[in-house]
Amino acid sequence: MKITISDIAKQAGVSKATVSRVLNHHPEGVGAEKRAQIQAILNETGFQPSGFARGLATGKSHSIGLIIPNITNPFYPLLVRGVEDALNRAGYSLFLCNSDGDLVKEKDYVRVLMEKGVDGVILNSAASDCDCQLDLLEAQGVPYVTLDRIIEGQVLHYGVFLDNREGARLATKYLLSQEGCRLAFLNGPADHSQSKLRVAGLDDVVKEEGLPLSSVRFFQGDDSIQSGQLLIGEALDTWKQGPDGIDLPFNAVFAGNDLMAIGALRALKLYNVKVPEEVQVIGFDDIELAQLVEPALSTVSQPTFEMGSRSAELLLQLINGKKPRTKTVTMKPTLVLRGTTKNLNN
Amino acid sequence: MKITISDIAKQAGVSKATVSRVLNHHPEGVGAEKRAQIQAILNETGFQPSGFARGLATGKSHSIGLIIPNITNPFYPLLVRGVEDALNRAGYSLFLCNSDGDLVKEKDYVRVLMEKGVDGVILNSAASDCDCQLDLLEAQGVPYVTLDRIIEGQVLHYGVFLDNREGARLATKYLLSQEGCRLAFLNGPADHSQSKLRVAGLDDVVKEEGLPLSSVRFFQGDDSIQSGQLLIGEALDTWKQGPDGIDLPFNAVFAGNDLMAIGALRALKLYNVKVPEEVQVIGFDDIELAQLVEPALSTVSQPTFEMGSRSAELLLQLINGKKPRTKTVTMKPTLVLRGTTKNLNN
DNA sequence: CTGTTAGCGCGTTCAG
DNA sequence: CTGAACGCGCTAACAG
Repeated sequence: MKITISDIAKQAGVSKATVSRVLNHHPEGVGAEKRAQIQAILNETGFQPSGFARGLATGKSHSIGLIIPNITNPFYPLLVRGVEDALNRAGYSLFLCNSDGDLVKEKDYVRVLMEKGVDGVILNSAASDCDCQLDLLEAQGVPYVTLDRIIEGQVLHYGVFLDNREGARLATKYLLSQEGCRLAFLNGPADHSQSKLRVAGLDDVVKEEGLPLSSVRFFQGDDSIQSGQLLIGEALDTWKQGPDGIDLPFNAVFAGNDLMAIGALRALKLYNVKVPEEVQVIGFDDIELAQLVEPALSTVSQPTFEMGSRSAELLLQLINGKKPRTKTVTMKPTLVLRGTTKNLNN
Repeated sequence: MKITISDIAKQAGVSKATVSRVLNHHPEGVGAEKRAQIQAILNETGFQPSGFARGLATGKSHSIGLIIPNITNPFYPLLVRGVEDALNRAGYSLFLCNSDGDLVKEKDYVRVLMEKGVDGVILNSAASDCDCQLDLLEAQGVPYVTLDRIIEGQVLHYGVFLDNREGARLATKYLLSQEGCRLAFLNGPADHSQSKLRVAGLDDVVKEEGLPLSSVRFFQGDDSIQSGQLLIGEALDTWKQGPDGIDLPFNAVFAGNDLMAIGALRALKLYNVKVPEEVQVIGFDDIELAQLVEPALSTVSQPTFEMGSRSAELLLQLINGKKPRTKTVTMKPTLVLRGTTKNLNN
């Protein structure tokens, strides 16, 4: 049988209340001697309070939920680690949920998490056009933070984001400012807020440079290696079948994530197109893999780990009733030039 | 204020017990009409029972804890996903803990998890020579399963493992059976059970083939790309500084994991050694990355996802009081030949 | 078939 | 400074 607080109380010859007070480090209410004595017994017995009982009494669980699409996507491990580290530092535990970008699953997870009594949730939501998952949270007053993806709705939620527009700007500026650049823009799913922001960034640059919109060709991928390879492969294929001596359909690729960029790289290699001499490629995210492919992938780097830890810290603030000055924190991406770009100005 | 079971009871004009019965789908004890009516109210109100109260009353949380070294290591995401999928299917939630291979952290996590009232834990422990983490679990009778690493101790625990010995056998047999093979064996941390089993597998093959032990050179890495690159790089360096015309110190590398193998590949490339012509390389694990490097890495593949889900299923059985026939399930590795081996017999 | 009752283990008033 | 008593929300015996 598990040892309870009354066992301790009996053993120390005091009441449960007194034990509870030293257990929770309440500064007042217990004499120094008694406190020390009880503490000793606590240590000896290795007493562990019941989270259930404590939760029932206090309404807090010291656990939070994190919902992401899929830990198997190489972007997420670092993010998750950032979250876990920050939480652990603060004495919180983490429920991990993989939603597969499925709104129904996402909602189910939210419901389950609330039943478990989580003190808050961090949501990297699948869609950006529905906030029904959030209604549940909102209804019960459970604090939450959105991560990386903006969920459109009436209210602006607390969240931490990457400045995707700026990221796209950095990459496309680099590419389009080069003489005679014909860009292939390989974007992610259209309903993701990130994708939308990236085309905005691209538009910025196109206008700045006074370019015709025909100078960029759009492709719609799904953030997977396969889609990148397929799309670029197809484009290359129709080109190859055309009359000889004709130019490549593009000489630069900007992909919405590194996975698609790597897919593009593969297609390029299959068609014996030289990178970066004939076609330059820039990805997005800067996952670990980007440094490991050959040639190493130039990419828009985001501080993934920090985004995770910042979101956890933001949530912790909300949980502790502090109103953070700003509802959202926006992190800045940087352009990392490696082997898939010509790196002229270095 | 949160809505409780008595609110429902009042609203339906019945007692809490009755509501509880339909809530938990107890087949008996409630008439069909009343059941339907109560169910309706439950749905309308979107009532969510309190996990705390339920846990306190039943002693179960429907949550389990998973302790791994580091989700950031590319081996783990798939494993974790396997666990999560199996758990989710069974209505369980997952606490994720990163121990960094630190025994103290590991123990702390076990303690915290027990406080949270987890119904069981899956432990991918750092060390194989201490089972003090398990004492805590054992003392409270919390079911647990060890994963991938054998923890030495008096008792044999429930667990799922890969047959590392067989894996090493497959790889080294392939390499050493080739005429004039001089093998570099780049093993992981010596205190990991896997490492020990792999040298056993190697020994098997050396004996079988009647080879002198001098035909294999041992290196001690730490499972990181860096260590693989460093170790093989150093070996190559001393060779290069020697008299001209001398043979390479080895013509085959077997690494304890893919990361080190990839490190080795990098070193080899730096020294302009041709793979697989001059040196063949085989890794271990078959992480996604293995297919993406150039040339694609030949490796000993393990069913990582299945190992995760099997361990979760095993734990679930224990939780449900079923005594599985076998305490351990051992999964079989396969040799996947890709671009870093000569693949002669195909 | 249904309601009543008694805990589950802890935090927290409120008296003393 | 300390203890007694109540309540958190739910389940599980036990009556009826």
